[in-house]
Amino acid sequence: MEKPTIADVAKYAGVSITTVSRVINNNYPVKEETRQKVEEAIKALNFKPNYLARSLIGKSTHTIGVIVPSITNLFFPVVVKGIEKVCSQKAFSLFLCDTDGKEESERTQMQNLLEKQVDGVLVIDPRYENIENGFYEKSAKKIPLVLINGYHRGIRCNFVLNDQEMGALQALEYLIKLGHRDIAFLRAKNSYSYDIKEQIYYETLQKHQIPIKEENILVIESGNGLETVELAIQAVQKRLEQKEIPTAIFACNDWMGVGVMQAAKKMGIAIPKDLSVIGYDNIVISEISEPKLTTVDQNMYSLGKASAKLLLDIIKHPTQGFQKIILDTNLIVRDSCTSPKNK
Amino acid sequence: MEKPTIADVAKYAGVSITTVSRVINNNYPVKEETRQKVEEAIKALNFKPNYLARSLIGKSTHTIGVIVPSITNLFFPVVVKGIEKVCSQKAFSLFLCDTDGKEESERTQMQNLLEKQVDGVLVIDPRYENIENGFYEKSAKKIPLVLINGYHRGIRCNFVLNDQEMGALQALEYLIKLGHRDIAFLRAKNSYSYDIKEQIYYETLQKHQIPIKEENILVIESGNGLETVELAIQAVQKRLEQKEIPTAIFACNDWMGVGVMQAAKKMGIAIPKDLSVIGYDNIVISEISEPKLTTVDQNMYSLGKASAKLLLDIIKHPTQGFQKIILDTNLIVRDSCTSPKNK
DNA sequence: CAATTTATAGAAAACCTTTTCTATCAAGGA
DNA sequence: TCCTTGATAGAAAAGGTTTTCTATAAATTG
Repeated sequence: MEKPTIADVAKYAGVSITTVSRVINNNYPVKEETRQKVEEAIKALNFKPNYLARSLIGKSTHTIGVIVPSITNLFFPVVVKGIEKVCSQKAFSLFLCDTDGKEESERTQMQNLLEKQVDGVLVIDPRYENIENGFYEKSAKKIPLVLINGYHRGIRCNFVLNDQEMGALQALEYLIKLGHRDIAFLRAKNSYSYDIKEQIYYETLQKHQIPIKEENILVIESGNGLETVELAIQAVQKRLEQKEIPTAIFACNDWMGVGVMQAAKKMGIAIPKDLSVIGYDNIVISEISEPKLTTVDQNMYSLGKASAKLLLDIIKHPTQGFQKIILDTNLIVRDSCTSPKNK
Repeated sequence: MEKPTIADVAKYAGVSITTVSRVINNNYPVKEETRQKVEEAIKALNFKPNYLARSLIGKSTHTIGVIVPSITNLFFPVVVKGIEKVCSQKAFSLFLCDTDGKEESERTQMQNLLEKQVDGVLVIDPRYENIENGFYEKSAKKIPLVLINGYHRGIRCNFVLNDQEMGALQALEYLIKLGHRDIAFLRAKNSYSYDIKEQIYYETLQKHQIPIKEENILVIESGNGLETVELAIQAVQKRLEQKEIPTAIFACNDWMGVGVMQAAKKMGIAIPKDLSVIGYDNIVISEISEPKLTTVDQNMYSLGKASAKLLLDIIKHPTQGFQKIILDTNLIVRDSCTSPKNK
């Protein structure tokens, strides 16, 4: 027989469709005897309720969408795993959407998810433009939505963030405590999180009365993965060819950190003896590199879990207002930093 | 107004529901004039057909499921990306299921996907047990199914595979051509793909009349990512403490390859001068390591794309028989191998 | 000109549930 | 005894489509 329906079960058990539904959903009193008959029938026919029919009438599909810039980035899979964990626990399924980091694709993927009638959407690293232009504020009115690691002041939406300010502060204060007073800053263009770090860079140096040198701000194009390493190598090499070189470099992510180390190695500059390097993100390559890269951990896995929990909570209790959750960061001290030789 | 339905469109356009449906699906002649009226109505009301209702009646949900052992593994996201690419092109959505490598979870996830009525399922690195015990053979009868990088002779199912035999052969022949005659083999337990490589190891050495030493077969527990590196370091260190050490090591994946290099470094053994290392998989860490790891590329991205294409093809033309597609591998020569000092 | 075909479009059934409304029977209260 | 209440269960509507079946008018055929 093809898939049995609730009607088959009803006939088999000698009761009405309604009664079977009530047994399944356990939302109405049914006499114990009847319940047993129905349950036997369900087992005998191996009946499984049709998800589509159920969702069509009820409001929920028990499905959420995750929009991610690129699943091959080392960073995002960990977040996704955290999300998956929470969702599978609560029997939610997960649509994965990869945007290749494209602003427009983010919007079309959102549209797709709405058409698939997901119960909620998570966006990892949303494009700044889409937050700023109100796209996500509008979307949040249509569907439970949580933005992960993207933020814009004044936008009414749910956010879960790593504390970029804290992380940058931890990295810089660490270098300064080691005695560094000539610290370069390496970032890529067009990133809100790097803007924050740059801001903290200025503030922290100022606070410690360390003069800021223009040539210590290194900006590269944004690429991903190995691209970034290459771009960083070039930029850092250029900088290290100058007469006075910094004693430390704060790289905005670990790829760049690896790039710094490779550039230094090429030029015969020893790390950490001649140059300290600190990265950001604590992705797996920071543990593989030689020497192992000191970095700031964002705890991606928790980020994913917290976001998913928030989303499912919103789905369950739709009335509450918007939340902004900020997770703290941890300095991971490894082998790429030391005190400068001549203070 | 709440979401407009096809009935709203019909009323607005002054036609019947049937006609609207026909315009949308373009599967029945409609007078040009009428068609235009309907199209205007659709635009005016911003009508989008309800996916659930559509799927309930039609046979297709335009959704597939992907079961993956762990999305945080460096290996799998690339495959998933390839799958995503093909699917989004054909307007298919993608359920992501992570099993944490658990045999049982693989089965329950499959069950979930069946209940969500996906049109097909892809399984990356299926557990050997589930292939062997017939679980997937049975599943293939219920739903279009493609197994990626897992195989068992005699099982009636669709497979897409990397040519493990070719890859292992490429690695070993390369080492032998460099002049190595004392080659160790490093693998983890319980993996079909490592079984194949071990088999090729024996055959190839035999072919070249190289004696096989028992102490050159190193077997570690299976872990993932950094765990594997640690386990490899321990095993390799133990081996390198012996009197006679091999001139080369073939590691079954890049994590192990990195482990070999780190073990050697700890013991003051220079790579590649004193010991050549070759890895497998060409994951990103092989390009980050110092020196860069020579390895075998499996072209994960193509693997994902080929699998998705096959699956969508099967979904469209359900009558065809089972296929086994084998993709070739490429030796990626980097800096971790050279000729042995004293042949 | 009658009969048949063709083009077009609507009514209603089907897909499989959930939920509201209605019905039955027994027990309890006046 | 009659009415109300409570427990249980069925009939039917609703959810939004697609598809089959039927209907009408116009066009073609003999």
